[in-house]
Amino acid sequence: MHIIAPIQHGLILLMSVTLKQLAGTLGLSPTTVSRALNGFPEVNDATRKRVREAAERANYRPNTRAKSLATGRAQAIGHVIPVSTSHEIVNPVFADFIAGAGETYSRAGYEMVLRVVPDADEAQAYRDLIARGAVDGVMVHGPRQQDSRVALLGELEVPFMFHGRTSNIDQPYSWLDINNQRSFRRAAQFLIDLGHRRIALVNGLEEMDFANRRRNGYLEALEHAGIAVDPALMRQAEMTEPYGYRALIEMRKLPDPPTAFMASSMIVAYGLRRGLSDLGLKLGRDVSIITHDDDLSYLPNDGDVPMFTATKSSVREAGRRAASMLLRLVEAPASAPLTELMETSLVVGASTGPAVPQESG
Amino acid sequence: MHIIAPIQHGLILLMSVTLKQLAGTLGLSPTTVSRALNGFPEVNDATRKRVREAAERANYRPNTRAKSLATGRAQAIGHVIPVSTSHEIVNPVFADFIAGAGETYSRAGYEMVLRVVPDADEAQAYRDLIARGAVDGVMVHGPRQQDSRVALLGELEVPFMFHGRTSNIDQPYSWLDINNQRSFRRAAQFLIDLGHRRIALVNGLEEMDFANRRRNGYLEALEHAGIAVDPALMRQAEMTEPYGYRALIEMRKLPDPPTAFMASSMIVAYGLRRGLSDLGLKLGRDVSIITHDDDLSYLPNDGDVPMFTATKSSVREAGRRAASMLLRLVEAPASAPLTELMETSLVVGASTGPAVPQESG
DNA sequence: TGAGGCATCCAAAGCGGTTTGGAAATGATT
DNA sequence: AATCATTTCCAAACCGCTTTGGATGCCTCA
Repeated sequence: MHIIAPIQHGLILLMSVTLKQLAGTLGLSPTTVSRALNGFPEVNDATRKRVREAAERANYRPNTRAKSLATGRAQAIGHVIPVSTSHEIVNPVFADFIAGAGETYSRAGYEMVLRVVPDADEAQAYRDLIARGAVDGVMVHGPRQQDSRVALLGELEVPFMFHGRTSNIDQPYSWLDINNQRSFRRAAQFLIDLGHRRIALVNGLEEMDFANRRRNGYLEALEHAGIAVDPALMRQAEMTEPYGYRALIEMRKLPDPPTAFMASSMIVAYGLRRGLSDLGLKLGRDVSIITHDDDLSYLPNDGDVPMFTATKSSVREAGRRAASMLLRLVEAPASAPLTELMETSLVVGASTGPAVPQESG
Repeated sequence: MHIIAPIQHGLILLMSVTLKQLAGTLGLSPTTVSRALNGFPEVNDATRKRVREAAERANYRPNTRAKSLATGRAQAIGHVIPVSTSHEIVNPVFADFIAGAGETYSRAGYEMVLRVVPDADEAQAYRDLIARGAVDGVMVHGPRQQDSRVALLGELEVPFMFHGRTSNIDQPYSWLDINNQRSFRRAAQFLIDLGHRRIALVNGLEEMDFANRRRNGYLEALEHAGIAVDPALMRQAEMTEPYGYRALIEMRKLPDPPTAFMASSMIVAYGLRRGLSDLGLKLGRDVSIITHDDDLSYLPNDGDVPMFTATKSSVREAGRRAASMLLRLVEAPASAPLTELMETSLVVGASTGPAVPQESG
């Protein structure tokens, strides 16, 4: 149901039915139609029914822009995705997180607006999004250990939510995170309990807050067990498969090689596994691996006995929850900082086993 | 620069500077300020300068909703991401494609609005997005062999763009695709030239148009070489690592096993490689693999000699191009269907070599 | 000197909704 | 029968911007 409406400078635009038109055909005022559709009490039931049916028939939808101009609420949430020009990685967990968040937004009648910007322009993107009134709140991705975005967004006085946390900030803010530290402490402890003493950590970039916390958990477990920390067993980089592969090959060449590896992502674990296999070592018998598993749908790690022992937490579910927290914040800004720390579950798979004595190199 | 403005029903909202306020402090009319900022000629250079500086100082940004209400253009593009409830896969190429498209939108001053909906509600999502005037155009993801969305969007009279194509449609529409058929024909031909006669195809779901075209290319090459098609060597499924692994293990058990495999994605190729390695076979010597490589940043396949021989095409670049085609369509709807067929490049890596005679099972 | 042309600016009318502040009709109450 | 409360509806203002259609003042030129 479209009509052709000439607009001001002579352009011809295709427009959907408007409230006014709908009111016109019904012989009612726009006021009444608006109230009928929005469930206000001061309208006759019969009238309301008539209006609803007409709206249905005409496939009427209120114009979002007009509506939010009038109400002052954008009914939209902003996500700013910085793409760094230095390391061109598009974080694969974004997709699942966004899918989860998007489900929540859709159900709640919110739009999701995405801005993909060079990371140098990120702050500007937030400012712009907010100054233009394009969104009611923003979600923050990929927090660093030290992240200036808490201060920035606090200043902009907009509801915001971090997926993950940042360190060295006293100012309270809202976040949803997994318990990275506890998760990796526990995983390391699990390996220690199996008799491993040489445990490698193949981590993500340590400027990322999650990586830092995982390392802390790892270090805690070692310390608790009285195992000396060996920097040669700790790596951090962009989490790719070849990175995992190289880490394994190179570390296994050490005089006193690790018997167990902890990986920060499934992709890295794939690389480790390939390295093992190239060295003729058997996963879970000769060498153990525990990986973090974000439960990405295209990297399944399930079955009766999952391939990898893993600290598992669905990033998609995190997206759902973070989104609904943010919506709560938007609808009641007073409700101050909201935080949630999700625990991961340690899923025991086929990739771990007791430490075997190594012939010394 | 914020002011506290009381709004109608007593809520207190934080608002940015408005045109009217800016005009007020400058002692000018909103008209003049608007024109000064939008570069209209009928304003004194000195005045324009004064206005620009004041706007800068006040961090003024025109309210998007008001602006687009007035102009009738949303300055936004919609992406609908269907998440099927049956197979819960969030396609990993979405992320890179969207990153690419997003870059283009940002530069052009367009917003990207994402709707994540259960696939049953997809049509409704398009209708809704358009009826509400929330977007000026839409991008269509993951086309099937038979896709009703061409008809739907044509009916809705909105500029739209397919990432990929659909088959069995006579109606013209705009799309950007890679030459899947030629790509896989060429890859298969490459393997045939190396002496392979038993070539497996480990494909994506065949309801997806890309998978269908790849199969056609594969079949063409076989036929051209007079090689009989063996259904036992053709698989289609959601593209995960375990799927690749199982395909390899099971097919290698066949009486007359394939000496080469073609994979529809890097992830599947990872699975194939693992299978090989478990069977003690050497990649590129005992068995060859060619995979399609979307050039995802976290699945790198480069270096002097890439790990995999691959048909390579950056899906991120596809996103950039598709987006700019869509914007062209939005800005000049008359410019009818725009199409682009990107060729992939066949990158020769370490995963292919001459066929070796197999001991018959 | 007066008409015409320019350069600058502005008031007001939209865009498509929501919300305020009545008004008219109906029913209940005294 | 007059008063008052309810119910049901509507006119008009407003959200923040753009655009139309002047208005004003100054300069130029016949």
